[in-house]
Amino acid sequence: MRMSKLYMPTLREVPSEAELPSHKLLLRAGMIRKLVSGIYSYLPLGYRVIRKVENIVREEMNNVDSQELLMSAIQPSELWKQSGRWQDFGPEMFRLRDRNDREFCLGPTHEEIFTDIIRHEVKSYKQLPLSLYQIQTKYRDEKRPRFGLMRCREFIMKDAYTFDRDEEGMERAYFEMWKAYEKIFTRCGLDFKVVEGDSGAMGGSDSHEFIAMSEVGETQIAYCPKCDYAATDEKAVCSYDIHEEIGEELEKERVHTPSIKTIDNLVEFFDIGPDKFVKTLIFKVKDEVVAVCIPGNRELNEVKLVKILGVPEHELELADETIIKEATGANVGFAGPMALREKVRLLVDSRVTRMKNFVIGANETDYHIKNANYGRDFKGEVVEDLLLVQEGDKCPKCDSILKMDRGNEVGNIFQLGTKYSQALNATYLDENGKEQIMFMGSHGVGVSRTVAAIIEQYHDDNGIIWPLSVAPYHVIITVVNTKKEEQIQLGERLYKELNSRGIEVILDDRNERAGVKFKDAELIGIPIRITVGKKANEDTVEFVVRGKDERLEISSKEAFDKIKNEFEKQGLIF
RNA sequence: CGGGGUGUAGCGCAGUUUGGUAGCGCAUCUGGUUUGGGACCAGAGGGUCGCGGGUUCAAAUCCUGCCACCCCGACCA
Repeated sequence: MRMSKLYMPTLREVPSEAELPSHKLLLRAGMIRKLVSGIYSYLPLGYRVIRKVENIVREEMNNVDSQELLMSAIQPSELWKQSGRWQDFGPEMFRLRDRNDREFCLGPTHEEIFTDIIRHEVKSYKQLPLSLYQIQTKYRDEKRPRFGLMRCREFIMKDAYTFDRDEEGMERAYFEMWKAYEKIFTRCGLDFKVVEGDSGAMGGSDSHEFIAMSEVGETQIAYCPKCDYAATDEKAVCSYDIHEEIGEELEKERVHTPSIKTIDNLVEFFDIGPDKFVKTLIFKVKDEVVAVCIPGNRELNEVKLVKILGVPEHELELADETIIKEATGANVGFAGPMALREKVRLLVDSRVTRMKNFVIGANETDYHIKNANYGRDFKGEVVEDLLLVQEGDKCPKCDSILKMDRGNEVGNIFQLGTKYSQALNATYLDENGKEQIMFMGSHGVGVSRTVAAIIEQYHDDNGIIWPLSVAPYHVIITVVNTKKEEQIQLGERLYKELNSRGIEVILDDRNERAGVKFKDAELIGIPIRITVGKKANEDTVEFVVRGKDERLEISSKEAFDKIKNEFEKQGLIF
């Protein structure tokens, strides 16, 4: 490609809307443009990177005998009603109607549609296992789209679905995908961790997430530095414990606490540790009001709560002032587990039952109660674990101290079990002619998000530093002065030779000053730069690897060897 | 959904307090000089000031309704 022809609108200044490095750089490098919030167009350079990642995904999926197909993004509501997710997916689903008022959605994921397409044709155990995938645009009306390609409402995803005879087959397929994913993200150059995930709206049992590490990542994970335990913070088992305290249960006491609402304020007021309080959080779940008691020094894990309540996540809301007043009889800040309205359901984290003489809200404005005790003063439904894991908690596997880290979820694998096959009646006949329900798996790679995640890990002050495997072009030939005949000639010659060897190369033939060309080359992150300058007539060029300081003055032939070298270093074919 | 902020040329911004003919830098176009790290000189083009309503002789500026975009929070009891 000649740069003079390339549609690459780079920006000197950062658009004010961007926050993350990946977002800023994708915009500045002319790789994407925003259409509306959370929806982007991929420009030529950006789209080349997308396709590079897609092809890596494609190759690794094909390697495990998954077959590519392509489905419509638009889906009829009927199938979603059959699985129950027309309701459960909630407001994240883009919905629309056709001219006959029939309901559709823009597919946020495709379990139903894949199940539907095979259920009519796959009828025998001989046709299983089966693994299908597609690379396609997905739609989710995110609460808050942000960070460019990281959290969009329209994004490119690879989704694979596996169909097996039994649980064992499903697990086999699961671990095959796991391995394939490790290869995919390794080839993309990513530093990633595989962690246990929550299956959430997807349903099913086991699930793992592939997290590309990043300090500004949206997903928080807990991991054990000693053993292999790692999980998202939502999923992580919280092993925090309280030893049964010994000693007398003291008489409870009503204390005037004017305008003292937060745990911080209370700690100061009572001059005791936050672990001596029990906080009561009030939630609204559809028409029901739910109160939850947890130790004052800990945070609630809403995902665990949602699971216990058996409702979709979007139906759980923190109660507003009015509901709190109705449920507790007090203003916000004084809720407690005693004397709640009858209708209020009370859940208690198991640690609370082992605490002694703690402080709770009195359900009366400006009052708390001292020396409260579970069992004597109030009772509720005891739940083993409702807490969010924290750095410093013990590993549930080996008792070492857990660490926390951040990253972006670029892939996930799920064991779905029979949730969809049952609902949509995907069955087959076994050897005995008996009808059986298929076991399914669902496996996603966020292609566009992976591109953003790569930039998060590969950039410097000057721009992107693409790994060779996903770079939009491998080499850029910078002709310093296009007015100099010998420079243009050498540039053209190298351009042709590299092209003929299948190297993807940009020739910067623009009549710009050298500085402009260098800045652009660095911004768009081409891994290898060959500068053709003053010594062109001696067949000498400059060889630079993006992100490294080293500049070599070598002959054009040596430059070829160097390029070959770089390819081999990354396990690519020259 | 709640809170905050912003909307003026492709990008970054000033102008709004105190109403009076729309500005700056970068980018773009023309001519010239320049050519190894985002050049210089001269000239030019480009705006329904987010949209609607109102006040006024006069509105980017004041009032009002809406919309869009960004940030923070979904952490508090």
